[in-house]
Order: sequence, then structure tokens, then C-alpha cells
Amino acid sequence: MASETKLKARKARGFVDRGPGDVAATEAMLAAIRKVYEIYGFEAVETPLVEYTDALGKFLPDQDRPNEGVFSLQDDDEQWLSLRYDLTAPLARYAAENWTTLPKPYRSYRCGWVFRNEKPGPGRFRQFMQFDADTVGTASVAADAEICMMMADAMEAVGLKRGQYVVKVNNRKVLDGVLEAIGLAGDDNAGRRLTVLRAIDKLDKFGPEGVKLLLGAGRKDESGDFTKGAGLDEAQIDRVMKFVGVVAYLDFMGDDDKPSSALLFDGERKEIEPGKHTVLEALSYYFGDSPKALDGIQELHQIETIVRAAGYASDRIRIDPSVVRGLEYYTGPVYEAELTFEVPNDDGQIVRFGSVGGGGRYDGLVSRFLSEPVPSTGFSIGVSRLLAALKAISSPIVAAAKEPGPVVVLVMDRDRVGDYLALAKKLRDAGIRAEAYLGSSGMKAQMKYADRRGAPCVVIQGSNEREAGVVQIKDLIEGAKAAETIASNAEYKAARPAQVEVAEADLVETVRAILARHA
RNA sequence: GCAGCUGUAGCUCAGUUGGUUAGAGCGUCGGAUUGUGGCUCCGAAGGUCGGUGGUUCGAGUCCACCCAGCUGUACCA
Repeated sequence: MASETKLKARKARGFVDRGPGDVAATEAMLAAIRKVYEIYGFEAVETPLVEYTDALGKFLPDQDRPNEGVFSLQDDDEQWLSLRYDLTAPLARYAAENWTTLPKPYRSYRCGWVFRNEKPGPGRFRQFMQFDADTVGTASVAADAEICMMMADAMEAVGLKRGQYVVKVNNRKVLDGVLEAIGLAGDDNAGRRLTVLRAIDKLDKFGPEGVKLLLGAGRKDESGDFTKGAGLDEAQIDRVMKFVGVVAYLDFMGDDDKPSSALLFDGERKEIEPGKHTVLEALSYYFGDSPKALDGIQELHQIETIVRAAGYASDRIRIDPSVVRGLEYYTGPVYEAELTFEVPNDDGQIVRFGSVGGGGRYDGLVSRFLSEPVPSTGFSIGVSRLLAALKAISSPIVAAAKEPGPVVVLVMDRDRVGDYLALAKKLRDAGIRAEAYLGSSGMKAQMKYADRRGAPCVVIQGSNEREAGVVQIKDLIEGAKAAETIASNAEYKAARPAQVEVAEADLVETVRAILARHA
């Protein structure tokens, strides 16, 4: 009758609800990461979800879609506000606003929801959580190296094993040098530079042939849709493919710092000196004519030296020139934490989680607000994505977060609810999670309720028991096991598996024993 | 954004060349069992067939447009 205009209960597109399991697992994971950041000496800070739109800034080379992708609203004084879309821009604002009083370099971490107003997809939502750490106010590559080390430690702190993840490091200067080398320097070429970088970034997805197409005329995808390319000439494509070739070589070898090896340069075999870094040597050979590229390669050398000295081998932190990242405010080293394992999903398809975090050096971000340069570097972990990955491999940190349900006190005589609440209180006073049933259904439904709550046991006290001063306590976990061997219903009812009758005075002690049994 | 595919019960799906009151399994709720979560049996609730318009005596089925979802691609601060 009244159903004609009923509201449909539905959540907004691209947003998700999280149940008790997810909430608990997230808490556990965040605690593990926080511990790592803390022990490195980083301190907590929290900033609002809302910032003035201009503080968030959108100074990308591709200014063609200003404000798109951001949730914005106008204040009553007509100023534009936006929901933050990452944690770096708000940190830059915070650091600038408090610059005179902060200890410098300022090392801080923060965790929170960020929002992006864009098309959601599998594993991509319009609200998600990030967990960042940043060092603000130092240009030293040691800060970059330390961030990488901390990320590698964080990955292991959440239960990933060595080999299941790798932190890849590149340098924007190397990429810029490559672009410079093919004559794409200067402001007029900003758009094409971007297209080339995006093409390089697609190596994983489409392979060298796909990248080549994207550098030239363009590429058709499997639905027949066409992607326009960068329109480079053959000589330029050739040069970029040299770079791509180095990247592909690294994929092929699987290890970037073999102590010494021979390598084919333009078909000519050359020995690489012992102790030299193969990939960086190759890059120097091909792009050594660009001062910018050399500068970047030099920085990568330094980072590598630092992390190796600190005991982080290439299975944890690795130089990888294929990391492109962001394309916007990064000015130097960039990093990406990648998961290396694959897992079948519910449909049996193989899923790669890929990147679960990334970051880099952003020397221009804080100084937008100040009259002095404030070189900074930081990293962001995609919390939701990392959690999804940990769930897929049944990581202990996720499993351990699962709480058992409360002990449920069944309500047998509705007019004596007070007595049942008193029983529950007795358990609570002993530190046991407990509740009396507050619905209106009969005993059978109450048992189902307890079952669904994951209750370890139920407490039953009808008039007979009350008069005798006793309670029935049924162990639901043992009971379920026992039930498997009982075939007929009558027998099942009569058996009352895993149920004991004890004096009311022994209630707490008996429940405790059951909890201990299943702990 | 672009391209392709798909929309029928809470979920997974049937539904014949257009033909009467749109079905099944699972799930949910109730009963058998008035005090026991499983099993079994019985029963019930639950649908504007994504929406709007059109063709037709008649549309879940055919047509147009719209909306939503999925996949790919683009973008991703």
C-alpha cells in the first residue's frame, strides 16, 4: 500500500560501507604502520578534511580540467572550499602556516580520509584512506633514502614477507633528461612531455610495442577505441625506446645490482666495471649528454649507496627507471611500493595488486606559501588497497583483528528482563563482553541471533532454573561441532550438546573457562 | 570522457516465433518442535521485468531515447 513512494536505501556511487571486520582489520593495520613511523621519530599531526580550494592547488602541467575531480563547495562568504584529495597539499599548508615554530626539518605522519570526485572502478572509490609520512625542509637525498627504508619496514610490519613487496625508486630528473635529449624541453612542449611520460608509464600494461605506438601515432585498445599518441618522429621514438629498453632489460634480469656484467650497447658489448650499477651505467651511456639526467642518475647512486649501507638489499629497495608517478609536483626522487604477488579473486581471475603507495620529492609545494625554499619529500600508503591485499593473502594481522561476539543472555520470561540484564552486568563487571537479548522473538530466534553474532556461548535461565538458583550455559562452538554427528531432530533437541548447568554463583567462572577454551 | 557488453525477487539465474495471473534455486520469515543455532518436511512474504516513450488487439520479449552496472581505454593531484 504505502510502497509506492518508498525511498530506496542506497549509498552514493563510489562510496562504501565498512563492517566490523573491516574496521577492526584497518585499526590493526594502522597501528602497525604507526609504530614504524613513530620509531623512526616522526610525529603525528591531523589537519581538517576541508581546505580552501586554492591551498590545495592544482598546478599540474595539464590545467585543462581545473577543479575537476575535486568535491568543492562555496562558503557563505563566497570563498571556495574543497574536500582534500590527498594529505600532501594540506601538510604543505600546515607546515607553511606553522613554519616559524616547527622543528626543522619537520618530520610528521598523518592518516585520514581523502576524496576524489571521479569515476569509481574496482578497488577505486571516491573516499579512501591514506597514511602519509613526510620530511619537510631538507634537500638531502638521505631524507629520500630514509623514507624508502621506512616504507619497506612498514610493508613488513603489516605482515608482508620479504619478496612480496618492493620499493622502487626513480628520479624525475632522469625522465626530464630523456625528454630534454629528444628536444622536448621548454614550456611549449609541456603537453607532449606529459604524453610521452604517460606512454612510458604504460610499459607494464602494453609492453614495448604498445609504448612505441603511443609514442608515435597512437594505439587501438581491445574494444576498438583509439588512443592518440605523442606524434614523435622516428629518431625521437628510437631514443625513448632506448630508455624503455633499459627498463625492459631490468625486468628481464630481475635484479638491478649484479656486481659486474657485460651489456650490449647499440649492439656493441661493453664491460661494466665491478661495483658499478648496471642500469645506471646504461642510462649514463644513452643519456649522458643531458646534465639533468646525469644529475638524476647521480642522486639515484647516492640513494642506493645509503640504503645498501643501511642493510636494505635490492629485494626490498630497487632502482627502477620505469617509475613515473604522479607527473605533477614531484621534482626529484620518486618512489613506489609495489606488491609482487598475484592472487585469484572470487571469479578465479588472477589479480595483481600492484602499487599500494607512492611518493617523492616535492621541492616547490611548501614554498608556494613562503618566501624561502622548503625542499620536502614524503610517501603515502593507500590504506584501503593495502588492506584488500592483506585480506587476499589472509595476513595474520587481518585475521587476528577478528573479535569474537558477545556472550548472549537469552530472555526466557519477558517480564523479568531486569534479571537478564543483571546477569549480563555480572559478566561485564568481570570484563566479559556480554549482552541480554533485546528483541521480541522466541528462544529459537534468539539462538539464531547468538549464532549470527558469533557468540561463544549463551546463558539460559527460565523459571525452573531461577527457582533452583542455576543457569544453563551452552557453548555454541562446541555445540556446532557436536551437532554434526546427530542426524534426527528429536535426538538433537534431547542431546543439548555442549550445554552445562551450573550454580548461578559459578556463572562468571564457567563462561571464562569456555572463552579460554576458544581463545 | 570514449568504446563494447549487460540490466527479470535480497542473491544467482530461467522465461519458446510477442499471447491469459512472470518462474526456479539459494537466502529471509513462520510452523512441525508451546525451552535450544545444525539436518528434514510444510508454509509465507518478497517484482511497476532499470526508466520513459513508441509499434501492436496484446510487450519481460520488438524499436528509440535515457539511467545504472560491468569490462577495456583515458584521466588519476
